[in-house]
Amino acid sequence: MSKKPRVSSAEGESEFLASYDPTRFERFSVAVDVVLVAALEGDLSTLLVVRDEHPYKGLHALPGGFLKKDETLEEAATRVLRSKANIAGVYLEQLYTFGEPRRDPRTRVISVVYYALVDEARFRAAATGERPVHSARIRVPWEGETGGPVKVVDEKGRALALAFDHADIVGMAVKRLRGKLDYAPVGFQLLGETFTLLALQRVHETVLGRPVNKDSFRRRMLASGQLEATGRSQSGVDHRPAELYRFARRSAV
Amino acid sequence: MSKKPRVSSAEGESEFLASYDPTRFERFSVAVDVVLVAALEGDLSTLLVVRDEHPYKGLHALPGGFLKKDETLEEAATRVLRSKANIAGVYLEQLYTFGEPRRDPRTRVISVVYYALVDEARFRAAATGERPVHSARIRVPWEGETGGPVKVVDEKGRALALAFDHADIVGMAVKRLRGKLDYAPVGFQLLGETFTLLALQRVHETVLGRPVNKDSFRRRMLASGQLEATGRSQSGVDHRPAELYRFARRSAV
DNA sequence: GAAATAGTGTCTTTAAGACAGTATGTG
DNA sequence: CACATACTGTCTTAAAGACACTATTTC
Repeated sequence: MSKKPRVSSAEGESEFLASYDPTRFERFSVAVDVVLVAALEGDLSTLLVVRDEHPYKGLHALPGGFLKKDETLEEAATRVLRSKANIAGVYLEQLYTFGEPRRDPRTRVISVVYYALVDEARFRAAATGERPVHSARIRVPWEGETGGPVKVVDEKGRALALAFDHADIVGMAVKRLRGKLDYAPVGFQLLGETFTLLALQRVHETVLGRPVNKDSFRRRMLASGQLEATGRSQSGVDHRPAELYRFARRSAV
Repeated sequence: MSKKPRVSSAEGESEFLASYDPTRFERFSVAVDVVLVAALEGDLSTLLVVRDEHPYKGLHALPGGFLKKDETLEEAATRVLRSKANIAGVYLEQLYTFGEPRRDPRTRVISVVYYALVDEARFRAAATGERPVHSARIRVPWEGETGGPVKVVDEKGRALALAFDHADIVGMAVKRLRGKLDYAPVGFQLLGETFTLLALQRVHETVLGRPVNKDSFRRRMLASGQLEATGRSQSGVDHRPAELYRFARRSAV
């Protein structure tokens, strides 16, 4: 009836698929790396592992692993986080895919990177197991959302050398985080169940790398409808205790 | 001297690399797809090709191709755009990587997607060659930055079926575009060399899918420092002609 | 001169920033 | 009571939105 191409994937498709040769095109190693981020004492921190194999043996690297045959990218990221940092149940988001031909000296590796945000308690728990994982403080040598690689130092302030292009990767995670801060619940994910407004402000300042105005920050947060007062207050501080809030999961609108 | 692991990738690394077996881990097909976006008569549009091979033979798909051994991801995107749409010299940005195990029935394919923005003239030129490429209008069934798949229709308003997960991919491109609109030069890239303020406003409205306030839009744009008056005016319109502006490449600050 | 959009000037509303002043806990 | 931070109220400033009015072109 019509000379237009049929919207049909029927005829011949099953035969085509049965005889398809997957090696017809070049195939590549695909890795998944995870930037696990927390806010610690005014610094953004991330979790690193020490490489015990070549290449870059002895240097620090993001936890990562090769993608397996039947898992999704996000499942791979979840697996990496669980096996290397014993962390589960966190919100993961895809960051970027790195694929420079010589970024890995072994062979061409395409690395799909995810990032996750956790509160300080969970981060410290992950960093203090017997696993060879370490907490590293991120030093951002640029302002705003300029972007670029970052430096990392250990808890004693000593510079750590990062394997592969991982300094660029962490830099991109910081850039993304800064960009999402004012329209996504980034701050809440970096805090525990309940928190004071000042704690939330400090987390924002840590992410942004600059101070924010206290008055308008409070007003903006309280007006956003994302905060829910718990009725309880801080205790054990040497000044008037602040109200504790929790993140209001977008309930009624 | 020290018991700490050496920051050394020296001893044994060259031997390790020489004997490294790249097939030690699963390898995957890696594809690069490109969402070429333009603003046409109030609709966002994208360029599609008709698949002449299984799978999804006869359906519309984003221009794409398999990554080659020694090219970067961005080079692959550039190559796809040149070979399938005869478009070169446009700004490309990585969008997202799609890797669901069964998204391609042939074999597991990890697809790194880029998007590019072009003005109407270049888009029409690309869509009207002899190549089997088609202009498709994007219909966004959600508001703001909600996200989700989109529908596409041809120039006569008929719905087009998209191959693979390409409806999700185009949806993500729209979402990203909306998010970047107020802090990146998205609007300028969708226009030609010079343009009126109303044209720029219409492009913003097309991307956002909603009207914007004319007064504050003008003020904001003129105050942004990104616009440069040309001193020339529109011609051939049946009303008072407007001043033509051009995008001020961030010169002196 | 009618029609249509360009462009200017001003008023109102809203959010951000600044800051004074009061509140409430610990030592 | 000193100190430290929490919280409230108000003033100023800047940006967004609304709208009236004038300008300039084609038909």
